[in-house]
Amino acid sequence: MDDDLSELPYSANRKPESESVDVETNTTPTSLTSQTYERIHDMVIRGELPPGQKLKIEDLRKTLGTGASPIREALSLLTSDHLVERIDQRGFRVALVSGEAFRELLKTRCWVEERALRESIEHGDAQWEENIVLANHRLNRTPRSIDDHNYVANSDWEPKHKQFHMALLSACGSSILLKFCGQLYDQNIRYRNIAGTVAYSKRNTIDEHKHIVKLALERNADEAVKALVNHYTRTGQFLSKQLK
Amino acid sequence: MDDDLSELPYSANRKPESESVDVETNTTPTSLTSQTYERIHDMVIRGELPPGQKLKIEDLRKTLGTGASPIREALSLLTSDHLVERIDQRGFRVALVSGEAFRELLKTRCWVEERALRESIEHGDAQWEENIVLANHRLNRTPRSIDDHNYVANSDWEPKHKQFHMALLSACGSSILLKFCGQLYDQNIRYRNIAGTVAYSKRNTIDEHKHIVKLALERNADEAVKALVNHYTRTGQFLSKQLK
DNA sequence: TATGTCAAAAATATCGATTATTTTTAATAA
DNA sequence: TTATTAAAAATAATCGATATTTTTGACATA
Repeated sequence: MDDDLSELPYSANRKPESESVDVETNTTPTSLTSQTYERIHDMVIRGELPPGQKLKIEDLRKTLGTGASPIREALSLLTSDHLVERIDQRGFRVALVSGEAFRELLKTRCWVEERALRESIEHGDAQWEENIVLANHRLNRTPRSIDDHNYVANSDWEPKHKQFHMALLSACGSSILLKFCGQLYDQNIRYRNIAGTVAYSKRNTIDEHKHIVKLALERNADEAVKALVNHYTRTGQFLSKQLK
Repeated sequence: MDDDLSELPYSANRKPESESVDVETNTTPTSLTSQTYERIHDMVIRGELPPGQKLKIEDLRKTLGTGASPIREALSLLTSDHLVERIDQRGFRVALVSGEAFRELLKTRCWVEERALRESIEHGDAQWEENIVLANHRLNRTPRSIDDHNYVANSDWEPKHKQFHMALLSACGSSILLKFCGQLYDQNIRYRNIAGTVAYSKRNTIDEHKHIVKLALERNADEAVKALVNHYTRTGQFLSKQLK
């Protein structure tokens, strides 16, 4: 009657990883719910769906071409990511933004990532070091803008940037904390995308990243944390102004 | 066409607070999804649903007397709480437990609550102090066991204990962090309930709580953190042994 | 005995339709 | 005008049924 499936992989909820499509039947092995989650997640992060926007099931149904169930499940999941808000009996809407909420987010990120980075620096092994170097290299080889003169966001850049920052924290020894950091990161990206990236994109983040890498590999925790927090605070202050 | 509802309250997802029932129609204003979430949440926390247990929609449908949609939405939410795991196309099951996962949880809790407590101590006002004293008083007036000789858990105790610990952290200035702490707390309770509470319930937690309160109100952050972390580590070590 | 194949059974995921609730509209009275 | 209220419309929540996928177990093969 009640069996267990103890041989299953750790976390199967996210990312189709290789987007492997079944050649015969042309169907993806991931559930529609997961796909829908990814799509709405990206739309919110990118700012395509503005804060406060009502998310009507019927509209999403038409736009995404699915039934109500996958959409409702996806929206439920996004609620936990603080990207969507739910009001019982009144449906879903895109999470609101405010200067205050942003400053709270930034503060929290600094607190949590400080801990994660310190632990990573204390416990990271050779593999951890290599991952950081590699992630940084890949990030630097990806231009932030497609056009050299006018800023046109390169969609490849964002995931690599996240990868780099997560690599720094990845040896902290707590997958729960790591996942939390990822959520906070995503929320932060949304603010960046909403405010408009142009102005501060001129700042040389490459050097800042390089500096953080150097300090992390030297196992200089205090300075590495200082550099990381500065990195966040600097972009943060700019954003905070934009938000009044 | 697309309107906004900017006048809505901050967070409406959780708890009916006063369990207000519409007198006329005898229906609660909360959605079935929310109620279902609460119910399964409690069943998992209490250990009534054992780790690894397959959560078949059909079974839950019969047990809870609802359709599939509210159940699937509730399970989706519980996935984000790390109380339920989802494997695409293979359904849901109660999250697994392990000694290693528990130690990771405990560690993370100490890291995060340290920060939250320090911030609270730095910024807490008179109201914060009063809330702590009050929560502690209410906790102490609630016996942990209904029977004085044989341990029979008093279901009133658990929520008051949580309330007390959350009160300590409540002035940290980050609702995101506070919510995260709440999630970690719930996960911890599950471990406590699974392992069986009897043996270490003899320890005098009342004195430990009293000590923490004293230090917090004295604004002695270092010692308060030390006491809190000790409080967690002591019960933690016991649990960790139980889990192999 | 071990391994592979295949069909039947079970369970999950999804859809379309129904019901309940909220919001809007518009008519009426103060 | 401004409130109040009742009807209508819109939308959310939920259910029952269908399609898809996974699992099970019997049978054949090495």
